[in-house]
Amino acid sequence: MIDSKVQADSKLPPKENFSEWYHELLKTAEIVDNRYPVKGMAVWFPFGFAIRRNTYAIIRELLDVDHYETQFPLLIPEDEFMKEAQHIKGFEDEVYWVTNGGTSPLEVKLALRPTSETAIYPMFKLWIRSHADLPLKVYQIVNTFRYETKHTRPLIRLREITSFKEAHTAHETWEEAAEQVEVAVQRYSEFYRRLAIPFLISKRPSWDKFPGADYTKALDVIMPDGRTLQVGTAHHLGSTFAKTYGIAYEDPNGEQKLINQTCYGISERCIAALVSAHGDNKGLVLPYAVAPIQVAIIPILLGDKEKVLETARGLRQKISEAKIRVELDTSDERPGAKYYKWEMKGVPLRLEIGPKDLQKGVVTLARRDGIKKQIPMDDLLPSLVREAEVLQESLYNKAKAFAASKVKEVSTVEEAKVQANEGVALVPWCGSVECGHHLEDQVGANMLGEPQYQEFSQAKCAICGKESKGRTYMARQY
RNA sequence: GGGGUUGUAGGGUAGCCUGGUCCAUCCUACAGCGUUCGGGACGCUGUGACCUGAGUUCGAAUCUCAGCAACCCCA
Repeated sequence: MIDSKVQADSKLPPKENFSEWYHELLKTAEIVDNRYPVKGMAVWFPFGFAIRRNTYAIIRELLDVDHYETQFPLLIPEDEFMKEAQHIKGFEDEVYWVTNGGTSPLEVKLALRPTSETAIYPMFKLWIRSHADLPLKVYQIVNTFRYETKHTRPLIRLREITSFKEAHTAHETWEEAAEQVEVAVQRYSEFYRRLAIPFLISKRPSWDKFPGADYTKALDVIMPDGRTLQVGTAHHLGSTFAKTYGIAYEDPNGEQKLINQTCYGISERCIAALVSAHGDNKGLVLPYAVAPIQVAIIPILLGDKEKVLETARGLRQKISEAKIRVELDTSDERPGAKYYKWEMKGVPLRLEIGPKDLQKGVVTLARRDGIKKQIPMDDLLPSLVREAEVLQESLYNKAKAFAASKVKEVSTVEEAKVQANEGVALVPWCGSVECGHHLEDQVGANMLGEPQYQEFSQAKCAICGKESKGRTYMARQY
């Protein structure tokens, strides 16, 4: 009874009803506002933007070690865009075109980048002359446009992707590029670890790789409803684009050779994963590192109100000086209403300070995972740091337990069908394209591809029965 | 790619079937004032809406068509 009352009072639908919960949360927690009147384009609320900024700061930190951040133009001339046949084939139905300048038609149409290979590589041709220019590693964080014909979803399937982090690298050999793909996968893995989000790494089947790539490795996150969300990809481009755009370097022997390339990307889908992985029926739950407000202070204005307020202000000052993002909520609401509000916003740590605390020389601390305790006033800062770490652990463990519960090994098409309806099925697959297509058709789910960095025992392919150590993940995908 | 549902204040809704009683109901939110404050306070006063366009009609939130947008299911 008590639970049902809480539920009724809550502004969110239960998380079990994932789709509804997700849409409502994005709005109520002020992440993105989907009411902008163009299909598939949303507005970042300031609060959501702060989450995005803090999250992308982690990506920048991880890449800035050996990449340069850069920026290329949004518009790509038709002739450059149309050079690489495989690439065009993958994108031509989704490209927005600028055809007019004011009232006059353009002589050369301009594409709004759906991704930036064709903007960047003509410049790579100019930048790269010799082996001394290699490896070249750059990235940019930009908006990209795709005329999605399928159903759009905020942060997940957009016509304007507002925060596409795309990295592009150039190398002397195919092997070096392959190593770079591994580096990319590692950096992305670290990124999601910092967000306490578990993920799967797969090598995409040949029919689902990036248009123009030799192969694609991808990270997928399992959403609360068991469907998977692709949240990071890394592509080995070989020399396909180098050939098309004539990107060559002079090797130490004076010979002209084509470069080998990679590209890898992450978009605001990482925010969708973040929200979905940790959020609960009370709202957002944010990892400490990316929370726009890390600590909220709620004064309990009873008794000597001035003294309570004064102490609360002192706390804010002290915490703020320790470079912690803190907010003192002095708004004219009851404390309970403030608790709910900041819980909705996913604030990791909340401090309550009232007359009783003053008397005992303590502060009441409530962690977003539900733990509430009193801590001595003079141990405040170390306690905050400690509790933030414990919270991070607890978020990660909870998310990992959920993810583990959603992946199951199966051996037959029938079992795969059942499991793919619940989550991710790990299916024996001989690796042939033909069996792959049969699997997708018969299971009624998509193939994510071969799990990476894992060894499996011999098993019979679910289609042809051939013995191999091959496996593939299968799931319903967003 | 196919099918379905829906659009009424910032959010959620009633009214629509059967056109007039609707200068549009209720809840919430918001603003001002006062009383309050250890898990969603209360009183008073106020603010705010029929998606866009065309059509039918004496008359459209309501009926028709188109557009735009949102959501759900299947492939």
